[in-house]
Formats: sequence, structure tokens, C-alpha cells
Amino acid sequence: MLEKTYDSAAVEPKIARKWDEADAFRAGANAKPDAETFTIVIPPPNVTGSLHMGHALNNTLQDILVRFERMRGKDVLWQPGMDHAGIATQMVVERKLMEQQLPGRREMGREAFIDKIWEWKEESGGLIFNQLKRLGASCDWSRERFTMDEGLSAAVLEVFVTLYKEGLIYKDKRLVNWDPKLLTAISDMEVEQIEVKGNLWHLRYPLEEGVTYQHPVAFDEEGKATEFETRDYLVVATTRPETLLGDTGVAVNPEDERYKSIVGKHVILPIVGRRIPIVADDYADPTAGTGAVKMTPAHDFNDFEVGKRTGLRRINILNIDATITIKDNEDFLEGLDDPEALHGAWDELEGKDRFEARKIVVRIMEEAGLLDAIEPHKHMVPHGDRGGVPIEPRLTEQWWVDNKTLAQPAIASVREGRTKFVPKSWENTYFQWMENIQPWCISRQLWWGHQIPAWYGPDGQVFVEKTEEEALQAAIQHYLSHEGPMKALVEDLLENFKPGEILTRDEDVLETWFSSALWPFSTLGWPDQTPELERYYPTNVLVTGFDIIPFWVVRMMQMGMHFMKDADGNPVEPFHTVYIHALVRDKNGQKMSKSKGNVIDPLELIDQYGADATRFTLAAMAAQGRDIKLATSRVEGYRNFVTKLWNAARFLEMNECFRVEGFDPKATTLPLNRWIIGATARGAAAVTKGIEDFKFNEAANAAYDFVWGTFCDWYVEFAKPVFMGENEAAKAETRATAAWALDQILAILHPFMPFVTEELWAETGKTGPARENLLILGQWPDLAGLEDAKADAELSWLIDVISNARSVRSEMNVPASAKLSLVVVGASETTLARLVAGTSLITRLARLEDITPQATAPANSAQFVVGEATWALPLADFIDLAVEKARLSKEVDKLNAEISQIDKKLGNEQFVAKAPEEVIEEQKARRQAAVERRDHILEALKRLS
RNA sequence: GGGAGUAUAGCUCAGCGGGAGAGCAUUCGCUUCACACGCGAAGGGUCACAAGUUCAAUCCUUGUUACUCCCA
Repeated sequence: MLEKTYDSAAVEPKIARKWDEADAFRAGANAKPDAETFTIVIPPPNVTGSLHMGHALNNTLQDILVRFERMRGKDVLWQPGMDHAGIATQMVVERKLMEQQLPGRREMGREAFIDKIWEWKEESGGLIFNQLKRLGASCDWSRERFTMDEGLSAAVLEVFVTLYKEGLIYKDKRLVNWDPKLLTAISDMEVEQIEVKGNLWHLRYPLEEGVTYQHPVAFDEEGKATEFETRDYLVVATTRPETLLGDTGVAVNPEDERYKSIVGKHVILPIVGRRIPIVADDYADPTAGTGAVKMTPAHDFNDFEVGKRTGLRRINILNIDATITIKDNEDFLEGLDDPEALHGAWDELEGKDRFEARKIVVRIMEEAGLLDAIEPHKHMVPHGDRGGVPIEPRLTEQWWVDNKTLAQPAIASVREGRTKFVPKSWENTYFQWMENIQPWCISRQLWWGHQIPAWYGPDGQVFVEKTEEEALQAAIQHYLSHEGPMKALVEDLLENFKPGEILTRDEDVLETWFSSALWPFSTLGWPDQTPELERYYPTNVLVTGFDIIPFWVVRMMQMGMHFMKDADGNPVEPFHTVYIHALVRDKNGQKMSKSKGNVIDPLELIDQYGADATRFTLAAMAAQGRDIKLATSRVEGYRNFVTKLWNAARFLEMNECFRVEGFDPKATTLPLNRWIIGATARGAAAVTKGIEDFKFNEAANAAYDFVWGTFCDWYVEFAKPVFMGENEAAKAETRATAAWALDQILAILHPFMPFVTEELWAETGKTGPARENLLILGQWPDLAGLEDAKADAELSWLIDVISNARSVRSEMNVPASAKLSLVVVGASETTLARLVAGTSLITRLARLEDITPQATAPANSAQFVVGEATWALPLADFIDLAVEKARLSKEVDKLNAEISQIDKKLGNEQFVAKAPEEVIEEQKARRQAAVERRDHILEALKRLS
């Protein structure tokens, strides 16, 4: 006997163990012979990660697809794995060392630190997998991969070396986003623009000796200058005054009348004393600030470009940690004549943090009378998304991927429909991103990650090979074949060769996304040509959030199409469908974040409501193209659904609805059973279509409506009198049908609610023929051809009569306990025939005494119309004539409104001429039905007065 | 500044060129022999605003307003 309520906390671990013991998640489990494959690679969570709502949604949707296809008999692989998460992991372990007051990473050195990270990974990494298992994710855990494991590292080496030799990876000195906290370059995508309240400081830059210009100070109504003053200085506006130290020019717009006369002249840079030119460039916006912009080409992306166009010097004035370096900075000192007078200021600034230096620069300028104005200013400041501090553009040598070249096949694939986004609107975003793609900076000044396979010779010559051995061979060959001092040096070194003497390895590692870009094929064994690679690549669908389209999706497409080729050498996409799901927000539509305190922890939901309710909620709310605003009341509602299902099964169990060997739904005879069988088929088809179309909400709602609204609310109620009756044949058929229908229900709900359905599958398996398999390895219902229109019509008539009778009772305030007689007037043969079998059901569900056909309705009756017949409830004791009249009149009004609306349409010649025939017919039919119904009610009304 | 999206019941959201829907919430009634995490019933919407296309617009087009997101 089943318990009264379902105890998810007790059942879930038990079911998880069963799946595990049956090896049910293994690739190919339940596959039919010659089955097609269905492959999904999991978006690898960070090794440092823990489950949040986004993961819960992402993995629920994948698991629904995977369980669905597994039940359909496909050869399913859901490939799990984790990402080594370079910066994040390094930060976690560094923090841990600090907490334990152990030596920092620099003290312990690279090798020891990396060992520490591996240690940490073994102990506390991958927590998220246990959490995913609690959610029910049926990944093939035996195939778990890690972006730093041996095989994936081999894939990284192969890709890096190949792309380098093809010229698609190169080293370049450019401005990069530099994180002064983490001391590494980061990619554009890791930069977050955050609005900051700052100031716009207006600074005076004196023009060099003898130079002046006329600056407008008053204007007429049309904005024309009417008065000028003679100035021997320029005013520039800046949000970062400390960068003044690295200024090498001032830019004005070539069309700007104010400054035309001084283009090509010079200013003397305050504090520094450098003579720097005034240049003309379109970048300067005459309407912004003062129209004159200070240029710091080594510390600003725009200035860098302007500087390139106008030939300005680049002077770096910041250390890697964004402290000021000028005193021993050759770059800075070059070109300065006699700076002694300024040494005081330099001493003060040297070594100061950039924000400290900002204050000092402002103070010095103010003291010198060169601070014109301070204007409060809100602006966007780029921040590193990991370190959380403002980034500094910094001129460094880094490794780059030629993204533009790799993007072309990936763009074509989407254009030509070989890769589809669902919903399609994301394709726009994709194109927008791909067509403006920038070179991708892949080197990071970190220790945790794939170290770049590049070695440098004594003269800095670079050798990129998969191993040091190969690099050394390449180096020797290179040096010995070129005459010159290097040849002698290398020959000499080779005499007493010690490793490391000729070559030194590049210290940098690759950014995390580089290895995840290879995920769809590296996890299958590439670069080895494994059977898995052959069988499961390309994958079928990628399920992910839109926020990582540029980080991950496009890069997988680029790499996949570059490295994976079919027999004819054509690129093979890593997947053909990209399903982009929503962001999970809180119930007010706010992004969940720790700082706002509005985070809903999926594990707490699972604890409180169960994994099934949590999953079902996410699926039911996953409408395409819309964010999910999650309220726990919804989860509670679906928890109730789980209980409802449980109790329906419990009811069937109590009534001995056991499965029958060889039950054939087509052979049933009772309309009740033929109807529920057809309805089950429709329900299953709707769920199937929903999942196939990635409309998870439609699938979930179809299942919910059918199970609760049809099976529980009507079928089970109809079955009760049968179970309590004397007709043994009817009882047997209904029991068998009910058991069959529950089996189908468990199957169609399984992808959404795997635990409770698996548990009920086991419980219901205790009677009747033995189950062949766990439900996870069961069969997806394919029930086409089981519908019976006659049974459907009969049952919907029954439901109609009962609903109407209930409604009238309720509206007339008839006490629930009162049992009434129902009179049917004007009943056709069909109705009378239906009543033979239906009377017991109607009386039971509408709480009636009996039903009798009569020629006329009794006086003081409440009446309703179903089909051709009028039904009357004699309510002598309860009826309030006025209330009943009002109720019927209201319905007449409604029908009249509908009729006149249709008449208006049908009276319109244009409509009759142009509308399709079936639309006109439909309107006529609707009018007919409304008129008949109205007339019946009018008659009923007449009888009342 | 550029781009995208959204606007439908109190809330959260489906839907759709031809009859306005669900869940939750609300109200009323119910110890109806699975389930109160339940059963039955009810109320509630100018489908943001304006114009256009159409025989017909909540739906298509354009504009406006508001909100959200992405990029700069």
C-alpha cells in the first residue's frame, strides 16, 4: 500500500541508486539495434562551481531531452565534464592558502602551487556533479572529462600547434585589457562595463611659449561666437587625470573652428614638462567636453588608435599592478630636458596606486592654478569580471587567435541553415557578434591552465611544438642552418647540453575558453580517431544560456568546423541545433545575485519540494524567448501535482487496478475506457511534439492538463461507480484500462519527473506481469490510432451535463448535501440512450437523486441546456425566482451579443465575397448553435414567469 | 549612441488573422468512501497607446510610451 503522501527525500536517493546499479545512464543504454545516436555535451560547469538556478534549468532541459530520446530507443550519450576555470580556480586556491596562513603561490613556486590546485580539485572540486545527480541528471558519469586531463590537454596542444603553423595563432604586441589585481591579460568578453559616479576634471595645458589662440566665450542666439578671449592654454577634460603622466599629444577635431589655428603647435605637459603636439583627428568630438582630448596612447584603446594615425609616442607609466612608474622609466624620461624642478612631484607620485596618484595629480594641478573645473560625471568603467577592479589597457605581447578567419565557415553554417538557433531570433545576435569579431587574446599570465607550447631560443626566436623535445629539434635545426653568432652559441651549448639551456618555455597559459572550444570533439577522444568520436560526433543539440554564445558557442563552431571534416573534407559542425534558454530571475524579474539576497538555491527547492517538482517547474516555465521569473509558489503548485499523481496511483492500487498481461487498448468496449485511451494518446502526442519542438512548457502543460484535468478529474471519478458496481466484466476492463493508462502517464511524465515516476513504476510492478525494465529504460508511448470519436462525443456530453448541473446548483446556492431530481425535457433518442449508461455517473458526480425524462419542465426549476435537451432541476425549496431569471437572462444576453456579432459579419458583402468558405461555414454553424441555445433558454425563462 | 526583446486577468505567463486562455492568488460552498499538497463553483481583461494594411487585427506594418537586456 502506498503512503498517503509522496516522500521525495526518502525516495530520491533510493531511485538514484537503482539507476546507478542498472548502469542506466551509460551511453547506448536502452538503444534499439541500429539506433540513431543522440548526443549532447554538457556545458561544462566550473570545477569551483556549485549548482545555481541557471544550471538547474540548463540541465533539467538537457535531461528531459536525453531521457525522452533514450526511451525512444536512440543511442544516447550525454557527455559530462568540468572546466578547469583558470582564474577562478587559481583565486580559490590562493584564498585558501591565505586562510590557512600557508605560503602564497609566489613563495611556493609554480610547480608546487599547481600540485596544490590538483590536491584541492581532488578534495573539493566538482561538488556540482553531486548536485546535478540530485537533480536527476542522467549523464554518462563514467565518461566524465576535465579540460585539464591528459586527453583534453593533448587536444589543446594539437589545436594550438596546428593553428600556429597555419598562421591562425600569432604573437602580437597590442593594447590588452589588463587586470591589475589578477596581473593578467583578459579578453574583451571578460570585461564588464559598470556605471561609476566619477568626475570629469577640466585641466589646463599651457601652450608653448609665444603661442596663443582666440577662444569663444559669448554666443548669439544662433550659437555663433560673438566674443573671444585670447588664451595661452588649452583645456582638456578627463576622467583619469593620472594618465596625464603618459600623455603624448592633444587631439582636436579638424573641423573645429576654435582650434584650427593651433593644430600642429605644442603644449607643455604640466608636472612632466614634455612638449607634446596638438593633432587633428576625427575622434575628437567638438560637442563633448571642451572638444580637446588628451592623448595617452599606451593606456587607452581610442588614444592608441589616434596615436597610430597621428604618429604619437606611447609611454607606459604604470607597473603591472597599476602603480606609477616614472623615475626610472626610460620611456618616460626620454625626451625630457631639464626636469629637476619637477622632481618633487615625481617623487611623490612614484610607486603610488593609480587612484592615489589621481588625487595627487589633481591636487598639484589645482595648486598650480591649472584645474579649471570639476564636473560630476557618470560613466561606464571597464571592470574585470573576475577580479572586480577597473581594468587598465596595457601594451603587452600576447598570443592571439585570428578569429575573423575562423569565423567565416561558422557564419556560413548558420546562414545556410546547417546550424539552427532555437529560438531563431538569436541568429541575429550571432551574426552581429560574428561579423564584428575581433582577434581573440588567449594568453593569460596565470599558472593554472594549459601552458602555451612555445619555447624561446637565446635570441628570442620562438618555436611552437607539442613537446619540448620537438621544439628543441626545431631550434637546433633552425640555428645550425643560419650562419652567425647564434650558430656558434648553440653549437657550444650543445657540447655540454643541459635541458633548459637553449630553450625557455613561455610562462603563460591559455585562457579557459580555449579548451572548452574543443569540448564537442575533445571529450570524445580527439585527436585520436576513437570509435566514440566516429559514432557520437557531431552532437545533436547544444542547450545553453545566451550569455555564453560569444564565449563558447561560436568558438566551438569555429574550432569544430576547422578541425572536424567529413570524408569529402567538408567541415562538420559540432551540433546542428543550438537551443538557447532563458535566464532565471527572481519573482520580480531581478537578476539573482548574492548581493541582492534574492538567490533561490535549487538544492533548497529540492530539499523542500523534491527534485521532480523543481524540474517540472523549470520545464513548465521555459517558454522560448522569455526569461523565467521564478516564484516558489509555482514550485509548490507542481509539488502538489506530484502528490496528485501519487494519490491517483494510490487510488488505483486500492481498487485493484493491476496491469494485465497482453492488454490491448483497441479491444476495450466501454466508451469510458475507449475515451480515456484516446485521450491518453492525444496527451502523449502533445507531449512528444512539445519536446521535439523544444517547447518544454507546452509539453509540461499538456502532461499536467491531461493527468490532472482529464485522468484524475474525470476518468477516475467515472471509474468509481464501476469499481463499486456489480458488473464484473466492466470492472475488469476498467481496472485493466486504468492500469494501462497509468503506465502511459508514468512514461510521458518520466522525462520531467523521473523520481516519482520511477518509484511508482516499481510499485505498480509488484502486481501483474513482471516489469522488464526500469522506467528510465522503458518505452516512450506511441499511441497513434487509438482515438474513438463516438466515445469522445459521449463522454464530452456526459461531462457537459455534469458541469452544467454542478454549476446551476452552486449558483442557486443549493446546499451540497441536498440530493435533487433532474428532469430532462425534449431528449432525443441518442440522449435517452446515453442516459441508460450515464445516469449513475451523472447522479453521482452532480449529487442527484435520479434523472427522469418528462414532457415539460416542472415549475420552479432551474434550467440549463445541453445539446437539444433542456435539463431542469426542481428547486421548490431553494429557488429564488429572481436569481434564476437573472442568471438565464444574463446568458441570453451573452448569446444575443454573439449572434448579432456574427450577423454583422455575415451581413457584410465583402466578408461573404472574400472570406474562405470554411470560415463562413464555421460562422454560420456557430450562429445556428447560439440561436438554438438561446431559444431553449428563452423557453426556460418563459416557464419561470 | 547602436541593436534586440517585452507590454494580454491582482501576480506569473501561454496563445493567435475569424469564438479572449492557464497556473497561482481572490470569493463562495464542501469531513463526496485517492488526495485539504484536496473537491466543486464563481468573479476578474479597451489584449500599452495611436495610425495603417485587411472582408476581418489582441495577432501583420509603422509610430509613440514604458520596462528589460546586449553592445559602445
